[in-house]
Amino acid sequence: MAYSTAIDKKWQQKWEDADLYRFDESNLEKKLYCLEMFSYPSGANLHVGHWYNFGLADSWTRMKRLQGYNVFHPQGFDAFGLPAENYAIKTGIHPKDSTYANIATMERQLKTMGATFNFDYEVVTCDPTYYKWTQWIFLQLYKNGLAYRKNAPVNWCPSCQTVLANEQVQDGTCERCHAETTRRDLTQWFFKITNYAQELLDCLPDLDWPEKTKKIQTNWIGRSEGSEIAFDIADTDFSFRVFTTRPDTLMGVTYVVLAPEQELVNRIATDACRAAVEAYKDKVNKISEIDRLSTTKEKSGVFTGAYAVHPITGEKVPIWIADYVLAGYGTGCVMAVPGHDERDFVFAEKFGLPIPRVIQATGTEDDILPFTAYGKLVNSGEFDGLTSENAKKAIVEKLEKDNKGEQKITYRLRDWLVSRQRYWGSPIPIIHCDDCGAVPVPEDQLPVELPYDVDFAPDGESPLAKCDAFIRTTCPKCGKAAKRDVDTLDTFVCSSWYFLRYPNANNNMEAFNREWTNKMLPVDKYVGGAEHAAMHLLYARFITKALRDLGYLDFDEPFKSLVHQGTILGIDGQKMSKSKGNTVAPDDYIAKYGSDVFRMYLAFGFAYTEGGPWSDDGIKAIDRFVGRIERLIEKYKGQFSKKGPESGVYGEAEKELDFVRHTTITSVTTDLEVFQFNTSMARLMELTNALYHYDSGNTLNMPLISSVLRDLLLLLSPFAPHFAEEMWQQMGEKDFLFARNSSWPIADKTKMVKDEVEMAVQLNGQLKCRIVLPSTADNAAIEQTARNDAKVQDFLAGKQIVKVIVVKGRLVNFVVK
RNA sequence: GCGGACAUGGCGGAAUGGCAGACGCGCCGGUCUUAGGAGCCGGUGAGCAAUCGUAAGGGUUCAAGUCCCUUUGUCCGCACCA
Repeated sequence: MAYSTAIDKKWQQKWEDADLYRFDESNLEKKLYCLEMFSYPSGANLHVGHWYNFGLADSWTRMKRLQGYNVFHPQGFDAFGLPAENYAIKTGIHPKDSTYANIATMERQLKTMGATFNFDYEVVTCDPTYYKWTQWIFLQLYKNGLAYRKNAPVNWCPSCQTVLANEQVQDGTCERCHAETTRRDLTQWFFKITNYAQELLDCLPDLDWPEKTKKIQTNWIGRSEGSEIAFDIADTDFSFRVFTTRPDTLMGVTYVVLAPEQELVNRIATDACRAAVEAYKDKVNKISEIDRLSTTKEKSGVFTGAYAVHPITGEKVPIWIADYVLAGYGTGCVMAVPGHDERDFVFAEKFGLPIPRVIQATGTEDDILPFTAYGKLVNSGEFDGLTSENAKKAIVEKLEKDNKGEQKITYRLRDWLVSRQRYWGSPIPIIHCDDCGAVPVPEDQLPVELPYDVDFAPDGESPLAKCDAFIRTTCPKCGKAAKRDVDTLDTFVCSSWYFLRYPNANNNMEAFNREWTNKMLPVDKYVGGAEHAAMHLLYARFITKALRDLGYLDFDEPFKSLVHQGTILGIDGQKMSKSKGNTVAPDDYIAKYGSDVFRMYLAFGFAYTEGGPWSDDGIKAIDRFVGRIERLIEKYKGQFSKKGPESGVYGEAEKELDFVRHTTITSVTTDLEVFQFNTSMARLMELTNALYHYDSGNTLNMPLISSVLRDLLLLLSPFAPHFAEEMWQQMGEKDFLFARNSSWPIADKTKMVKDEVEMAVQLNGQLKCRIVLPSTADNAAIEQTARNDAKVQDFLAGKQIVKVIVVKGRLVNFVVK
């Protein structure tokens, strides 16, 4: 029977009946935890991206399985989140109903892929049996000071009607709906990810992750070394600190600037300036992030009327406020050195502030202001003549003595804002009591269940706030009437620990069992999109480290090894989207060609980490390839031999075919190991071509043909599991190809030695001709053979040989004059 | 503006510093056939040739797609970060 979806179904059923891919919990010696980023249960059907991610990661695990690994390969759903809620608002279908319906469909679809998923460990984040533990984790963080509530200016998406984490704002727009975000002062829940800024950086070098992703995290964390310097405010008891990376320019400070949102501003503004300060703050508050970005170059600000005291000279310098100083970075206050900082320079010029020079160029560089490079100090009193490097030390040392400054490291990373004003998420397990304040829900009362009947039309307030039955409760501490927290958790909280839950999916006593989890994790191979570099992947690392410090885990990093798949584009090279009408529906192709052909095309047609545009011609090519193998098997049906390949006639053709077989084993194994699916497939095509080539006279011995075909099927099986099983059976095998005692072929090095090799002969590195010689020849013999060659003698005639380079098995290079 | 990645036939894409273009598509030819849009076999970077060819220019090296510098272009990340 020719390969088709009927064959897919046949083997899926047989595998399921035999429970072939069950994870063996009793023996973790060769456990391998392979995980793909779980999917959001959106529309009905799996899209090409799912197949590309799940299907090919599955191919990798299938090789590992045949290599004897006990593979843990779970699946689940990141099921809370806005799309279901927005869909509900549009259609009236409750998020819970649509989500579970979608999950059912996707599960069915996932099964048609014929992957090795361990569905008996499935995790669904919107299920109370899951979010109970999300809430539990929240409480552990809260009880240990890693979750806190504060009023702060936060990012607000007016379209989604909720706050967003910094990571979810991209170019001043919402990462989900791309609406312009604004700022709002709100009391929100945060996780103290900044406590882990340094460790999150320190662990990066040892991770087997794409360098690009590590770089993104490094930049996002944004470590900056500098100093904090204290300034007193003249004629008051107030003082503030600035962060600077250039303490060497301290003597050039002519004013200081506070962020408009800085808390001191109201207290220090003089009566004369108060109105202007208020007006400016108002103005800044109103403009959106986008406008704030687009007005980048035009500096604005107002004088507060107050003065700060220079910590070394004691001079008074004016205190301004300006929106070029960010409240959330450093201390929200900067010392302005207009002579040596671009921004301060522009600002000082605009407002007529003095611009002295305190650093002189040492070399022949330009010496115009602002001069931002390092140099030698001038106009700096006792520090004159020092280099910038030395002055940094000297100035900070002096400040330290007076208790007015010290070295300081600042990070760009902010605490993670986790509360959301939306319905479809995990409730926050906190009760607000007038007397006792924020009180955690006792753990034995978890989960705080999300009520079903809620009016979730967004109006900027949490939908749960309108649900009396939910809010009203009693204080666990004092027993008086109290109110539940009405916000829900960012879905990234749910996804920041799901990899811990998988091995514990059926544990209803605890989120995860410490001992078991320490054995099952970290995840050995994690496969998913690069778009999560600064969000999910950072949050998951943080949660892992936090849980470790709270004593629940013994490892530092959740994902040892990470691979990002690329994106499959439409035929037009554009991102697939319904509105562009360029989507490729896997189902249509699978119905026509079968799931294995679909998967093999994805494997072969792209560099895995790059992706690229879909091509119908490409998939036809794979269909042809499958046919070629089918016809080979068909041709020899009934004649297959179980004998070793060495029995029977073993001539030149046999030897060469065997050579190709063993080199194919070698390269498919190494390429598949590192997710180079396209070259693995190319090698399999070569082996198939070789079978046709040497088989043309039909003189090959059957034991060899049979053995090579069996190896071909084994090597192909990760990409075409159903097809390989079917062919395996047609070859007369009784057990499954994927039987637990099957094994991945191992190359025989002795079969990979050729009697003769062809080598290139170069003249000054330029290819001139080729010579054939015994592969055992040593360098001297190789050189001699080359010299004796008639053609070589021709082009060497009349030239003086300066040097001869011999690279064994590759080339001889004559360096001549 | 800063930082990073990338640039190879008509196309998708291969090449531990060592014979560029594996493998596939497309195209051309052969074969089989009543027929071929099936199958099988062969050819296919450019050029009549010597030679020339990996975005452009320079450099290191016996040898560069690969390493270094400059430029251009594309993509990504960050962006008034003090």
